Amino acid sequence: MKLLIVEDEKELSKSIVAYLKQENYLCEIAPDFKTALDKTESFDYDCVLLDITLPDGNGLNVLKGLKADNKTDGVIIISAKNSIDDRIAGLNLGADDYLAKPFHLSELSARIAAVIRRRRFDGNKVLVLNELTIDTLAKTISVNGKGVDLTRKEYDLLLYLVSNKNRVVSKNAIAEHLSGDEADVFDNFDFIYAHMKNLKKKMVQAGCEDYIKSIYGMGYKFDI
Amino acid sequence: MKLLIVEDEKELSKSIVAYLKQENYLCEIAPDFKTALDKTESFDYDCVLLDITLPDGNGLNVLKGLKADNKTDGVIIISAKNSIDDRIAGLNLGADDYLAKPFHLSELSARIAAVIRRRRFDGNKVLVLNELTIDTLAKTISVNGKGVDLTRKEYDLLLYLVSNKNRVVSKNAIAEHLSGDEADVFDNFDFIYAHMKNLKKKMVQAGCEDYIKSIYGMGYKFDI
DNA sequence: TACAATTCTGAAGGGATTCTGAATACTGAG
DNA sequence: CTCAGTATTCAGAATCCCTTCAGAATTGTA
Repeated sequence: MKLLIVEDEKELSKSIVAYLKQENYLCEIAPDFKTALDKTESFDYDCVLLDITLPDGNGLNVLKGLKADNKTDGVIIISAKNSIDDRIAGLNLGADDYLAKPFHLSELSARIAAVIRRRRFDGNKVLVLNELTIDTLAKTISVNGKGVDLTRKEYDLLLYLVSNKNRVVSKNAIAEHLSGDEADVFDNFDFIYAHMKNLKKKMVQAGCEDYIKSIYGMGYKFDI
Repeated sequence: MKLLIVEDEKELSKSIVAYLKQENYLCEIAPDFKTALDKTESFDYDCVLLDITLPDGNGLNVLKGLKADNKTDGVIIISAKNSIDDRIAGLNLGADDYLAKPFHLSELSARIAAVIRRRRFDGNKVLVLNELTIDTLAKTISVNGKGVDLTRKEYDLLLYLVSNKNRVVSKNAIAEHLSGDEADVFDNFDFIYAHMKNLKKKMVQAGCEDYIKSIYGMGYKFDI
């Protein structure tokens, strides 16, 4: 899961990233609105944390732009302002949640999870795909009611494919999603093959149909 | 889809090509503006990545030339300069997008896809042509709602024909777009015949009308 | 902290799929 | 009919994917 943190206070954004990284999110930082718009224009984030009180403009405009573009990004406003007015203005413009500074990182994390669930999975905490059930809250999956133990990467991989179901996702995209930094992800996708194999093996062994199709030369597709 | 990367930093252009190749683009490199002009004069590119800060001149002139010739190429400027002025100058001259170094390759890829969609498909991510539907984002096609599996080349071929629908495209043009190999494409179109046959067969088998007409001595036309 | 267990990732080969050129057969224009 | 252009088939080449395995990295536990 990929997040964009729009925040100019370096200390704060750093500690947010440190915490959310623990929670297995991939984080990018935009220190100002211009950068934020650049990034959101060319990227889908699972959730954007938006401080609306940055020096270089009005965050509500960024929010408006984000929502107007019919993006799938969820938005959580974080702000020192905590007047009812601001809250209402933000939510009216389509923000998914509003969090007043200061806040606990655990609360932020919980809200992010909630927003992502709502947007990605129509609010369902549990995805049911025929015999396959994914509990995004517990981060567990089961086939025909019987639990299947996945490693973290396997789970991430599955969730990424499921959240793009019926779409071909390139190995570039998968690699980036799994490893976080795209520095040296050029020609070595061996680790994807390995995880893919292990994941598929576990699923099939558990009695799940093999929904993950390899599309030769293009990538993979969760076909359901 | 065919790209031209105008960039003198070998390391950068190499990693760009490595990444975009994975995303199924055909890439050519021009290390300077002279080569760039040579190439754009004789070939159509779906998108040109133009570093405007090369040693041998001003990239904005190349851009001007490209746009003046009424070419169909999209242009994305990449540049270390990130002043508002440069940005505006570039966009005023007809660039489709502007990307400041350093950038993530996935971001570049996303912008390329957006530019191509805008230029070739009126910005549509999903093309609906009677019973045939092409999802350019998911890279899938379906006939009457039922998915049809195409290989890479078949998909590229179909997309190229569709992006020129109701126009005759020469086999030279097709060969160029499919192989990217400028050298020896003038005498052997056998591979086109092969792909064409396989594509048509799959489409017809899926219940799609055979929109691809062979125009004797001219080329092919997606007739709809 | 140190140790053990698990998970991750890169390398190597073998296997599967797709690509493409050659050979051959067919079709349309003149 | 003739010839150039197009279609079909097929097999080798090229590319890509899968599997296995071992060492590295991470995580869990005492």
